[in-house]
Amino acid sequence: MEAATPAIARPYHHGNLRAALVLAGYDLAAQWGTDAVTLRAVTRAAGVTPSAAYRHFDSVDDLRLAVGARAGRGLAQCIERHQAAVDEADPVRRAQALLEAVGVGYMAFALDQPGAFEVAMFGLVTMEHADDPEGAGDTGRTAFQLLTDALAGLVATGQLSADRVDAAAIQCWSSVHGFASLATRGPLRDRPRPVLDALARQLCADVVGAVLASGRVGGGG
Amino acid sequence: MEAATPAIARPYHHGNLRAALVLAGYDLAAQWGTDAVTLRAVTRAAGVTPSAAYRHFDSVDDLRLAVGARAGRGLAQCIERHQAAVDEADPVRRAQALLEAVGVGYMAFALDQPGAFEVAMFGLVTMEHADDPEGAGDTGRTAFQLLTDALAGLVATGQLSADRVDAAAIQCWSSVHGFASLATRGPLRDRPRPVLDALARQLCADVVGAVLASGRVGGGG
DNA sequence: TGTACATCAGTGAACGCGCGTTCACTGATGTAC
DNA sequence: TGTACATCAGTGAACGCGCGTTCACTGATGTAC
Repeated sequence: MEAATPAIARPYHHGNLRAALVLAGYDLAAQWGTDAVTLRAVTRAAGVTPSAAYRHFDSVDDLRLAVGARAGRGLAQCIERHQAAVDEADPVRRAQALLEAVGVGYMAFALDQPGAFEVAMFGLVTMEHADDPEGAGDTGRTAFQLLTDALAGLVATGQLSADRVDAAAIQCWSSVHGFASLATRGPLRDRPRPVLDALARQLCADVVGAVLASGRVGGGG
Repeated sequence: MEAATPAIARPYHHGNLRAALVLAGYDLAAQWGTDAVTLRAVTRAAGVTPSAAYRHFDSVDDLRLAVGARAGRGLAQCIERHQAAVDEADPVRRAQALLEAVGVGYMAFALDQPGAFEVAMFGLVTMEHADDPEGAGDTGRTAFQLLTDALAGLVATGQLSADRVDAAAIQCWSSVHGFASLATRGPLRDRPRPVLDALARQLCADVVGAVLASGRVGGGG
């Protein structure tokens, strides 16, 4: 990989080394997992000396955080793609489909790129990071924001009580994230991909159903 | 810690070094997290030379797996404790309470000992490991088996269709595991413990409710 | 348009660290006679 | 009951590795005049 384009003499000044390092870290995570994202590996992949990284990052933790944020963008984009594929005219069913797409997209990203998914989670050290614009997709919304947007859609269509939104967000995120963990790093990892896809879709449908059932306007948890 | 009992002259032969190393690994994980479980750290904690570990383990991965299994036991025991506290005579409500106790116990272990929880998950590399007797608690059942037992209880009391058991197991495990991840390593980690406890209990109640709702005998997903 | 120079963004060598693993070894144990 | 000896379970030194970080350095860039 790094020897793929050595013919072009790289200029002394890289141009945008910071972005190149973050991207290299993202690729390393996607291919080899979180542990592969070391300062030396990243600079190596970018064809640069280890110490060069210190012009752009305070420390390796700083770099890892940036890679995590970048991976968050990949996650958000994957959700956006799934949401964009929703064609449902009826507002009520459309709101449901958009929520389901959040879950399906989330899981698809985790299954397709387990390493990138893992490093994206690494970047989410606090709730503030869940809103970090660095992790926003093409619509400018982060993965977490896309989830709360979808829940807001349920509220707007009268399918969810506003005071249930927080609990519903946690319920959705927990289920989907938990399944993604079990399926990528956990005991379900050896299941064939089609089986995992089917389980994921079933789970998303179940969760949406549970949110609707427990969250009816006026209903209780 | 390791200097706490140096007065007693340790005999040349340890007696049960294997168990001591696994326990040391467990303690290290509980206190410092998974990454702290290195061969050298474990032997150091056991007051023994690094190479001594090779009398009992093929490699550090082998050791880590054993520590993971041991942590699984801690998890199962925590669930058992929560189940033992259930006093509910009515068979139907008892079955529900036992299932809820699985979730609450699982999350309690994760919140109380995040490092041990993490390493327990590390040990669950495939579904076979979920049934490994090494990870069984005092009742002889592993955490996963306690979950399926609880679901079987719902089936026995006519609250769950038998063909929904697998989906329900995944739904329960995903939700609970996901929340545990978000609350220990993820974006919810900075929430105060009482808040997390409340969210955990709410989530467990929601999940049990969802299982009952979607899994009524004759009902669909 | 040309030149001096400050600033920027890299290089390359070196550091100390903890790691997993190996090897020849030695002290302790237990068994056969 | 005592002794020779094989086996077991440790020691201790050494290895090479990749890591993060530092430092003095130098090549490239761009700005002031």
